[in-house]
Amino acid sequence: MVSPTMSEMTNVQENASDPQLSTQDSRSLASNGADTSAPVDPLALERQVCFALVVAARSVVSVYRPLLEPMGLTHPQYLVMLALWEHSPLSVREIGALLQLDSPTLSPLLKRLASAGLVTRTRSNDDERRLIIELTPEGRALRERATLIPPAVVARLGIEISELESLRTALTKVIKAALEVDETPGER
Amino acid sequence: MVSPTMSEMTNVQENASDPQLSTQDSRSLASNGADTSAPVDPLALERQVCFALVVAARSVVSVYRPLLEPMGLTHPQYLVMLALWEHSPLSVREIGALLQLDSPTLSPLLKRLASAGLVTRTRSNDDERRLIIELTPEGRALRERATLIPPAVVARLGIEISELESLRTALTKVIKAALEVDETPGER
DNA sequence: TACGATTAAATCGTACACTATTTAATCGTA
DNA sequence: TACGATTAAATAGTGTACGATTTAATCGTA
Repeated sequence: MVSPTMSEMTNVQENASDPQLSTQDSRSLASNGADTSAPVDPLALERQVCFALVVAARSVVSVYRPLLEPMGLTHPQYLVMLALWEHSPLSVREIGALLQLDSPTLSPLLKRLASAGLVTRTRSNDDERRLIIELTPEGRALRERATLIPPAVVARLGIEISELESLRTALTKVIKAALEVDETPGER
Repeated sequence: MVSPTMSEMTNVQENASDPQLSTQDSRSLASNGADTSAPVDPLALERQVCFALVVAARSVVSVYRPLLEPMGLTHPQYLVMLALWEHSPLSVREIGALLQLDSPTLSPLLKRLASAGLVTRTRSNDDERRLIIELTPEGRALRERATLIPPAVVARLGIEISELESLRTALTKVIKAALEVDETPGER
């Protein structure tokens, strides 16, 4: 019994005694003509977009957790390993570009991976500013066990691959749009 | 220049034009023909599902951030306020059920909202274990400013409402599936 | 009705994530 | 070629998340 799933919420929101409970003043920004059938609360509506995104991310990560834990990895660490399994040695900056993470997040994370013996951290000779992250043999070997994870997650979720694919496509579009937003400091 | 967008990655990973958004490298998960060598990297493929979810959540939250900051709210705090604006007084447990968060996360967050003067924290008379969170007049008043947020976010993202709707539907399905997974301790 | 089990919050410890700042190396150009 | 600007990591501080444990109140039932 992990989540009571709102069952006990019913009594709370049933008797919506609260007078100014939504829906009245919210109509004001809807340019409504005669149609009153849309007393849509923009705040309740909106919650679905960002809220669903955040909760979905947390929920799916929690599906990974028990699978990653025996490998000694957190989910962010797993993502870093995925990047490294694909592109052998990478600088911190490059990992950050791939994963959309920055140095304050990656620095301690990479130190943990290093002390777990999965990667090495070496300054570049070319450019002493750059820290080169490279897989150790152990780190490389871990890849084999990791290949079992994706099918296990898909199986547990019980959602069609095709559906996941189209979800990913939609998410990619959102990511692109969101990144463009904060790359545009000029507006507003 | 927020994200250097991989320009220096090109030497590392060939001509993958835009790795962080790559939709095409997950080319065939279809079992194609007689070739059993299946060149599809399940790890690269997989990264798209969870990875896209996590990055999308972070990216969209970062669109909210500059809008919420003048209101003095973080995004999780905004979600709690949304719950409260809808259902006047709630216990910590009820907020947690609505937002899929637990006490270790909510306790300090609610103390911050209280010290910001937006909510009150009172033990229930019915059941001294329950902590009742209630909006203050200031907390209630903040709702008006909050109504401007959703349209601003949608406008900035520049994505059709209908598209966001169907995304939300897909996400809800994923959330449901993921929650059912960790409600099922029996299997495996 | 007493007492073990359950429940609601809080607390502790660890690990991200983000803003702002700092440090050190490299670059551009006068 | 010297020197200010830029860049790559790291650090400091705040705020979630989550597992595990603790504390206090309530419940169930013998």
